[in-house]
Amino acid sequence: MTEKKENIIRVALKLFAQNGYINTSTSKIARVAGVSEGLIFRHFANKQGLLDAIVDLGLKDAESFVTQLTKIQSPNEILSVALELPKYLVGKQREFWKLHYSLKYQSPDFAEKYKGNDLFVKLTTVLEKAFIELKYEHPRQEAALFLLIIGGLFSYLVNDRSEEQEEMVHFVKTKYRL
Amino acid sequence: MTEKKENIIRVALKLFAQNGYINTSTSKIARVAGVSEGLIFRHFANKQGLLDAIVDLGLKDAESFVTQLTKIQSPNEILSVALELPKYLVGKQREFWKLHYSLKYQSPDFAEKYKGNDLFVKLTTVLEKAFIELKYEHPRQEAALFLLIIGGLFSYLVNDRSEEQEEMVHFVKTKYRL
DNA sequence: TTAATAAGTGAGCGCTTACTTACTATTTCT
DNA sequence: AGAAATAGTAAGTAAGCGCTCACTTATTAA
Repeated sequence: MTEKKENIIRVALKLFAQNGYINTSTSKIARVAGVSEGLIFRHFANKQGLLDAIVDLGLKDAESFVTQLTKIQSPNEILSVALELPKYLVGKQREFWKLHYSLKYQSPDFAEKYKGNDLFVKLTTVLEKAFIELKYEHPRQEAALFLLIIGGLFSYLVNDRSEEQEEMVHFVKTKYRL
Repeated sequence: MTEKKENIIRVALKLFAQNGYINTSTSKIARVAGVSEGLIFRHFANKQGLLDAIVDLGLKDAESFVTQLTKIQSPNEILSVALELPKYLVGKQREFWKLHYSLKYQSPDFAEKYKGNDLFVKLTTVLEKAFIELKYEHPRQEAALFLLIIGGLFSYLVNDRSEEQEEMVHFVKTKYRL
């Protein structure tokens, strides 16, 4: 990967996250990245292809984190670590997650594409397993609720409300005795 | 309000919700609504003005519902009714709430404008009051968590997962003994 | 009835968009 | 070294965008 190609990806992620995918023109990406506009279309089939490359890169990180989660033995620790997921991921890839949320509620074309490899869905299994071990009466529903809460934590962070997120994590941990 | 103006608003809401604000051109709105494109700009200052009119209309309904909530006496019933809020509002104004979520995570210009009159925030007060009456140890945090859950319910519905929403409402009600 | 206003039209303007083309500079491989 | 492939550029292109303009038709008011 050449330096200019990296520039394109980095700048595009930043601008997509900041102003939205549709609101970011290829000409602006090129200008900010210090390359000719044509170069974008040599490296990527089209604007959508550039977006796809960015999303693929960002999802890799997230998936590896979830994979790590599955290796934890203690159910209580699984829940505890899962609650830290939003802070960890958003802290590491703030721009990517902003972009993720802006695409999630976009037109169906986008939503469809990113629904399948939605890591939130993948989390359910490991959470349910934990609640089963903890002998909760309704582990499936408990996992769904826990996932819903984690989704809310993401929302806090993406909307720059990290203080409330911190407090909520603490509160939920005491509620679940973690 | 003339019939054609109503057409413009109705069609614009539908298309904005379906394909996003930016992805919907004024020419397409005019075509589908069966009016000339120029008429849009006679009735509204610009495309943004049309969006504002639509949002204002939609928020009125939501606000009146929250106002009703404040009049309920029983704290348990407050919580119970609050859990029905997403189903009620999305059922009544599906397109508006799809649009709301697509704007929420859009560029800062949009987010800023719809943050202030975010009815979710207004809900907090009445929820906290209920938790205080119910003698919960941390009413403020409980209200925040409850609001987070309600936000999740909205997410379910906007993403066409009404079955999961139903189940979650039931589960949460039993959890809170409502 | 006439004058004023509001509702509605459709062509088209200036500009931006995603993308292409024709070309040059730089690596890489034999 | 020389050929082939890759990286990069600048100047385009057609299509679409929001919006305006000059104008016609319908409604209201004196």
